[in-house]
Amino acid sequence: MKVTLPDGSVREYEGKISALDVVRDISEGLARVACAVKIDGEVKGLTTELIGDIEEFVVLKFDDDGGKDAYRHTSSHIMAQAVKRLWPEAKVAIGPAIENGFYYDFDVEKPFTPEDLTKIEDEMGKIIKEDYPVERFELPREEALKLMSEMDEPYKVELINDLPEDAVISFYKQGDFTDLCAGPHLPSTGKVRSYKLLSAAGAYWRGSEKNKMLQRIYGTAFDNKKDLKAYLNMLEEAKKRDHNKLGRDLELFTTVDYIGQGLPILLPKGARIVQLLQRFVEDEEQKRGYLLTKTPFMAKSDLYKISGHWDHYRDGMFVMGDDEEGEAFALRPMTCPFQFQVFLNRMRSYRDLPMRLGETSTLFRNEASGEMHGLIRVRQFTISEGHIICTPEQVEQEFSEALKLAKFMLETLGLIEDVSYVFAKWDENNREKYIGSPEDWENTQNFMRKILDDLEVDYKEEEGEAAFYGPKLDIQIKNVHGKEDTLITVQVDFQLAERFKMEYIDSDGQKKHPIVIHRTSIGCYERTLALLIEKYAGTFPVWLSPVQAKMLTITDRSNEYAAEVASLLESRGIRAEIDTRNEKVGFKIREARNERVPYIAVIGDKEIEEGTLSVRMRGKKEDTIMTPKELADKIADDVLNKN
RNA sequence: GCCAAUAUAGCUCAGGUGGUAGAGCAGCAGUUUCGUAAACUGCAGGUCAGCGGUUCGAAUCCGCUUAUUGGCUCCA
Repeated sequence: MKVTLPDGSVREYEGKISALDVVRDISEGLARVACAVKIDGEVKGLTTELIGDIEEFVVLKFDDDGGKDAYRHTSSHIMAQAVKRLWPEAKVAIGPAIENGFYYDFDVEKPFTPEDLTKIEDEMGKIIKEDYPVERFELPREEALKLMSEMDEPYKVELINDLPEDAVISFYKQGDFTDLCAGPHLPSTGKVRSYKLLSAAGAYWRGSEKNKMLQRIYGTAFDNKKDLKAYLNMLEEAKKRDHNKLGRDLELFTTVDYIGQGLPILLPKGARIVQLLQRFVEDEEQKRGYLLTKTPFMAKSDLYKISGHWDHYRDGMFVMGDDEEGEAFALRPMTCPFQFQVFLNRMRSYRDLPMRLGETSTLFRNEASGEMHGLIRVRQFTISEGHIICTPEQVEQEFSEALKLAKFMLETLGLIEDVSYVFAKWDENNREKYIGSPEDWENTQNFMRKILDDLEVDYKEEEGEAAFYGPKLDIQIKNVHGKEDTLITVQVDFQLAERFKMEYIDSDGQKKHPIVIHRTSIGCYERTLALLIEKYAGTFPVWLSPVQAKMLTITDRSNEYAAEVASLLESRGIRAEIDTRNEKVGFKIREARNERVPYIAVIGDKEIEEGTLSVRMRGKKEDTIMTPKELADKIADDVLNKN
């Protein structure tokens, strides 16, 4: 039997050998750190018995693709084994490796407490020390079902029943624990070096809220203590950047329990940032041919019946009144049907198209109570909303321009490197969620995919993520904890124009339905602010800093001077503050830094010539003697240059 | 909505097993007029998230509600 290694060398073996034997043959040191192997493109466990010649034999260490997963997957089995030892009546569900660790779901009487996690960790330590070999075996379906029934593992029985007819049903056994599992795994439990259980939480069996809620334990594992420590440290650091903490500390926003969930109060500094963003967006859109609209925050149910929201989105709306008893109104969850009325205001010609409508639009969505999170998920938010109404011939160009605008915004905010693109499609097996025929959907999706491909957007496709009226391009961003959210979306809609009887007279004199592009250029201001806080850890780019320059006085003798500088700066549109408090200047500097003020000047009290004072800028070692105007000029120059 | 944890002064946190609330910082007043990460003294600040129950007596025990956090589900 011949085994070809990545360097091209070929080794020959006789008889029964495992992947691990080959790895050992390469080097004992390598065998110690190997987690799995890739045999002709397939990731396998080290205990895999080798059959026939192998053209590509790659050893996977912890940091290689596949190696980490095997390592953490085994860690999750060790955890499950520990749980079964401590709570023999616990039923095991599934326990995969995930991006930064692993989890395992259990059906237990009582949810796990933090103390339970410690106990489980200790038990895991014993299992690792006992160093059980992890043995793989396969069973035919009947025997597999019999084994799992005997072990009284109903979730595993369900999983086996759902496996395709021809599936290989494999199990992994380590000591007193056997689990239905596709693998691959480490060769023995003793291989796991450092691990940590992070949290316990409820999770629905198979991810459906209709199913029982199981108890999930999240953990992580690394091949050395140092990396584990670094990872845990990173989690701590992420907490410090969390917009929900930092945004409150910096007095950007707050919440009040008697106002309610998902209804943040933007404090003056936070509101200032949003105002800056909003002005920037509105001006930029105007430059690009958008017409500003201002439409009502609510409408009668009639409007939503036309748009389809009444049937497809009612649970998500704040409805006032009962439309069976009389009139019902609802706060708007989207701007589309309102902005369409602008187009419908009079008869339109193809010459009016494309019509680009923009609006800084406040929306209301009755999110489920457990969903709200800081500024990321709220019940009232303001979005840079817009709809482009155009002809089929214009769609590609307009879509491209909308995407360009979005990218321009992301670049300006410094977020462009942090986003990924998702082409959100419908789910043809869940048709009640959507309006329109399967043909409509196929056509629109194919059309949109072509646009995306033409624009060379690096997207991944996801099913069931579309809006109820059409597919979307979602621009996704990860928050500081690695959780992904949609920041920006651009959608192509062939359906609502027809529902709203939107028409234009084409050059051939025929009435036609336009196509609508739903788009946002910067997303929701609240969410964008949240991501900016985390991106910059509160130290915003100068043009977005709520306070751009702060003058700190040493004694009362310099107060007047500082006030003059501040007023000169304000008159130039620079956001300046003075701190004349009777405190040590070091203390005032510390506070100004904590507030993330980009320009700090310490105003001395040495008057060399009349009308001047000694000033030292942050980071400088020397004083400069300046008039208020000279100092204001200097700060203004710096601030404007930084923009 | 579901599973859990948490809620004490503006902030960070103390207050075993029930006996009526405390510190540091911030705030205010005074002193100090000071040169790059915390000057000094004093004062004030609380329906212990809210409501209800048990009790002679509840921050503490029990129930409900609200909010926050971590997940699940859902979504911009």
